[in-house]
Amino acid sequence: MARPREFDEDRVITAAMETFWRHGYEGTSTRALCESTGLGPSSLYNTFGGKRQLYLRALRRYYETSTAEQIEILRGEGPAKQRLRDMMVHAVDADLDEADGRGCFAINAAVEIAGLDPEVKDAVRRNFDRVEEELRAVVAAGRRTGELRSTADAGSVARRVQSTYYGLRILARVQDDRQALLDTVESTLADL
Amino acid sequence: MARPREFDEDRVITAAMETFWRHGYEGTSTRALCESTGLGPSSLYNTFGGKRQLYLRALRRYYETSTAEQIEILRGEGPAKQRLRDMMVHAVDADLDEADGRGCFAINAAVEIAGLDPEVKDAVRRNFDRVEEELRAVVAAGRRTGELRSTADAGSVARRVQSTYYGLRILARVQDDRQALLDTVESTLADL
DNA sequence: CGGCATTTTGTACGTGTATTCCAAAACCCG
DNA sequence: CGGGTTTTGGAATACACGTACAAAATGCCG
Repeated sequence: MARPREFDEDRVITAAMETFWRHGYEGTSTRALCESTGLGPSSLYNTFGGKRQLYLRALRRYYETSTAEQIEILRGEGPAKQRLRDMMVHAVDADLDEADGRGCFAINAAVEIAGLDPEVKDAVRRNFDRVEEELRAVVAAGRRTGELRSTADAGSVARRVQSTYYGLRILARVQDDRQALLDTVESTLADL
Repeated sequence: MARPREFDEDRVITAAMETFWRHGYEGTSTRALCESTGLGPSSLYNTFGGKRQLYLRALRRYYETSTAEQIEILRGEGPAKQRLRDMMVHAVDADLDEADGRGCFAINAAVEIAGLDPEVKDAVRRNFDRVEEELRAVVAAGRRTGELRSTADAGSVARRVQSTYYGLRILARVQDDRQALLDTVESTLADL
């Protein structure tokens, strides 16, 4: 019937995600996308519709990979505090170790475009809401076992952890002192 | 001696700051800068050296105005917790009330360019360090009066508050639920 | 009141942008 | 193996980008 695609759509989206992640939306040119994906501009446009839509796909892919990984850590087997620690230490190390500071794609999207593009805002909110949900489950579990002593509403404790976590990732963009960041993690966990 | 400037340099930087703040570095064109400042492209280039240097000036101006305001709140007269609350509520309201979500310029800069431009990274870190310093002073004061019961190192408590605060500002980019954000503030303060 | 120093202004530059178009190529099915 | 359909590569579009430059405009000093 027709000529078949010469590329794997998933690989293309992953490559586009890496590029957007590193350089942001405005900082990424269609040319850069073509180079990183290996596609010509016409294939990109025919398949995905354009830069903006590809960005949205990339954001969804981030959710399916990195955020999913994060959620898996939160659903681990150890004590609640250890799972929260794992999540935060993992993020700090990722932010500091990577040669080019790309941080968290969802946060980057929230800062760069959520204010301008409602669809991006929605996608990021869904991502954040999902993380909050998982954090609430961890807090609830830790409280059931008596590990966490805080008596406040599990939801607001979860949001507090989430805020601290996202804030840490912001600080890690300009702060190279790993120990200071880890101290903040421990200080947070100690008071739960 | 010479033809005098027809513009006020301070006003130009303030206007440029507003534009960069709203649209980011890559999202701001020289043309947009010309329109918002009222200057021609050559005047901009002659006076400030170019887009990048103007951005750095804008970042410094943000420090001198918004961050200075924030520090003034922290140096207020009330109890320590109230001062911390004021800072956070102030930020939440600013983030939610503004028609166009522009957030905190320093955070935006950290996310968008700190990874690519060492000078920007330094400027943002100085800003963040300054805030941390002030937070530490508030924590220390609160502890002296017995208002804060946490016994951990004042520095790590301060960094924890700072993380939560920056994280809140990220959440506020996609989350319109003011009460949820304020709950997080109260939950944070309650455990200090 | 003329000349000098300096800013301003408008414009031109070359490059890069996002996007579109089209002819040629590749495939599957009959 | 040919016809229908999609993909592909690359050129073409129209415009925006950051920057540079020459010429006009201005105020002060002598």
